[in-house]
This record gives sequence, structure tokens and C-alpha cells, in this order.
Amino acid sequence: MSKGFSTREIILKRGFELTSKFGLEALSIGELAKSVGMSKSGLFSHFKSKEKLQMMVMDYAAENFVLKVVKPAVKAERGVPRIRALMDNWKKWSSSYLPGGCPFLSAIVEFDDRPGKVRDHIHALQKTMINTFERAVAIAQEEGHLNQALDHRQVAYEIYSNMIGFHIYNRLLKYNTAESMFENTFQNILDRASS
Amino acid sequence: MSKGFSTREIILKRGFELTSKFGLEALSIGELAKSVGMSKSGLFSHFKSKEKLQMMVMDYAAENFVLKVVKPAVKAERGVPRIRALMDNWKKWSSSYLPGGCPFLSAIVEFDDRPGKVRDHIHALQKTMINTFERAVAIAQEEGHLNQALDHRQVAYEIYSNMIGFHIYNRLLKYNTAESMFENTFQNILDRASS
DNA sequence: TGACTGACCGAACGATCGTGCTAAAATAGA
DNA sequence: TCTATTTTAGCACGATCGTTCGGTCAGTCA
Repeated sequence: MSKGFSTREIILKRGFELTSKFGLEALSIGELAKSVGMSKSGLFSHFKSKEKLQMMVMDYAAENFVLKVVKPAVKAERGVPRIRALMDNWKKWSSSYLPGGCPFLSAIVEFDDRPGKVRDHIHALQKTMINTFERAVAIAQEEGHLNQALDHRQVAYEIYSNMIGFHIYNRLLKYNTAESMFENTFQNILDRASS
Repeated sequence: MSKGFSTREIILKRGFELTSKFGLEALSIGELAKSVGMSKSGLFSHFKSKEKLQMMVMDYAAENFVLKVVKPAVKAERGVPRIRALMDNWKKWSSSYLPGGCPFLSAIVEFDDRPGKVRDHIHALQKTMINTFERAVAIAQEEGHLNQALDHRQVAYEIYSNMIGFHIYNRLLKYNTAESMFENTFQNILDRASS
């Protein structure tokens, strides 16, 4: 375990936090260096371009998401309980572990019209994340919890939209009804999908 | 009608387009000036700070939204047909009139953790937009199209979440099933709300 | 011991950022 | 057409951006 590895972890963790707060483009190398207490050039030498830094920060975010949301949910029973655990873990992740907003949502929106490696990378990460939800729904169908005639990708889309909607209502608009609306909608989706 | 007014309109229109593409923070005065063919200082004198420019660009976006989405929908019959018209107009707005992504979504996400006048302004504009959907749902309840026992704000939240979800699926992730998923979800919401 | 590697820093690069100043140019009202 | 006002440009400022370069220092291995 070299010294470079551990400082790189520190940089990425801090970069992840700053991205959550201010977005992936606003993440500047100078500010990040100041934030971790090292020189701009010293930090820069770890990544050889800003693009690489951005992509590695997003990788860190994805690993964090898997660690805090996906993996703990696998311990729950297959099917609807696991989907329920995914929702709970995600809510906890976005409200307790993140210092700002969801880094994936901001990265997606920011790089919408910025073609390049970074956007492709974000694209791939987000599809992986959605695949996780789709598989969770498919498993619930296998278990007989949800109607097998339905398209599992459709149900996953509704779950995903509900998460994003909640995030916006809850975070920026500060609706204090956001949580109950999220729960009602989630229940509506399950009700319809299990009939 | 002074000259200043018309050039300011041109600036705001172009700023609106650039914001749609790259976000509200990435909208730089120098780039915007170059884009409309005038000097940085000449453009700057119209707005006396970047904050003012940003807020006026968002006002322009809101006016554009009302003009292209809300007003034409008022011509449709009260109730569900009007909600349907809102959905159609919004889809057309975001796919045909906008050169990039939804400026409201990007502004909301970007200014999530940037307290100040700009964020408050975006906040207010977005709440107005959501109010429009809430009123449309309430009218549909008055008309007997939707169940009056339901919370109209809950239904509006579901409609709103569906719009955002579609925008993300369709724009960044390029799922070609995005439109059908949006339509299925919209129908599901209506079905549940009219029973 | 000496050569080599990796981590890190300081200084500097050209570019761009938002924001002032002053003066010229364009416009509007008489 | 003359004047008053508005609009625009030119220039400069301090700051920050991503990036490059040269160099120091600690540790590794022969």
C-alpha cells in the first residue's frame, strides 16, 4: 500500500463530496488541492488530466453507492423486501451520507450536451445503476411478488422517476410532504405491479 | 421601444439557449458576448452583475415555458384533456424548442447547494411551474374526471416525476423506450386517479 | 554506496473569469 | 440639425482556470 494510493483515496473522497455539493464541472483542481491541503501540481500529478479526475471521482461515487445502497440491500429477502431495502438505503444515502445533492443526477444533467469520454463514462455508470433496479424488479417477479406479465424495465423506470422526483422535491424545493409523496407513489407502483 | 430593449431580448434568448445546453453557471459573459457579436463590457452594462443576468435568463425561460406549454394548453378542455395537452406541449418544448436539456432541471440541480438570490429565484419559478400542474389536476377533479378524494398535489408530484424521469431516460441515456415508458406511466397515474 | 522511482512542491504559462473605468458611437427627442 | 441620453467598445484589474516544467526529498533495490 503505497503512499500515493492513500492520498489518492483522500483526494477522491473529497472530490466526491465537492461534486455532490457543486457539481462535476465546478470541481476545480486548485480548490480541491486547497481542500485536501496539498499543492495544485502535486494533486494534478495523480491524475494526468481533469477528465481523468472527473471520471475517477464518478467511479468513487459509484463504488460508494454500491457499498452503501446495493450491497446492504442484497442481505434482504429476494423480491419486494429487497426493493424496499434499496429504497430505504438510497434515501439514507442521499440524506445522510451525501453532503450535497446526488452526484449522478448532477453529472447527468451537466454533461448532457458535453460529448466526450466523461459523458460516456457517466452514461455507463448510470445504466449500471438502472440495471440494478431492473434486476431487483425481475427477481420480485420470479418470486411471485410482482406480476410477471409486466415489463420489469417499465416498473424500474417508475421507481427511478419516483426517486428523482423525491430528490428534487425534498432537496431544492424543500417540500415537507416530499417523503410521504415518495412513499405513496412507491406503494402505488407496487400495488399496480402486483395485481 | 428602445434599442437597448431589443438587444437585451437577443442576449437573453441566446443566454437561454446556452443555459439549456451547458447550464446556468457555465453561462459566461465573455462567451455569451462573443455569441451575440458584441463586447463583454457592452453586454455587461445591460445587467450589472452575473447574478442579475442569470435571474433574467431564468425569467426568460419561464416566460418561454408559459408561452409554449401553458398558454396553448389552456385552449384545451378543462380537466384531463388539458393535462394531456400540458404533457404534449411540454414534450414538444423539451425536444423541439430547447437546443439542450431542460434549463429548470439543470438550474435546480446546479444551485442546490449555492444559497443566494439566484437559487431563491429558481426556487420560486419552479414552484410556480408545479403549481400549474397542481391546479390542472384540481380542475380535473372539479370536472369529475379524477377522484376528488385524492390529494391533487400527490397526483401532480407523480406527473412531475414522470416528466423528469422521461427527460433523463430520453436525453442522456438515449433509451428508445423512454417515450412509451412515459406514456405508460402517465396512463397508470390517470387510471389510478380516476378510479 | 549509488542509481533509480514515485510523491510532491513552487513557479510560471496563456487563457478566461467577473467587474470596473472612460470615451466614442449610436440613437432619440426637440 | 443640434443636443441629451442611451448604448457600446476598449482597456485594464485581480483572480482563477488547467497544464507544464524543473526540481527536492524519501524510499527501494542492486
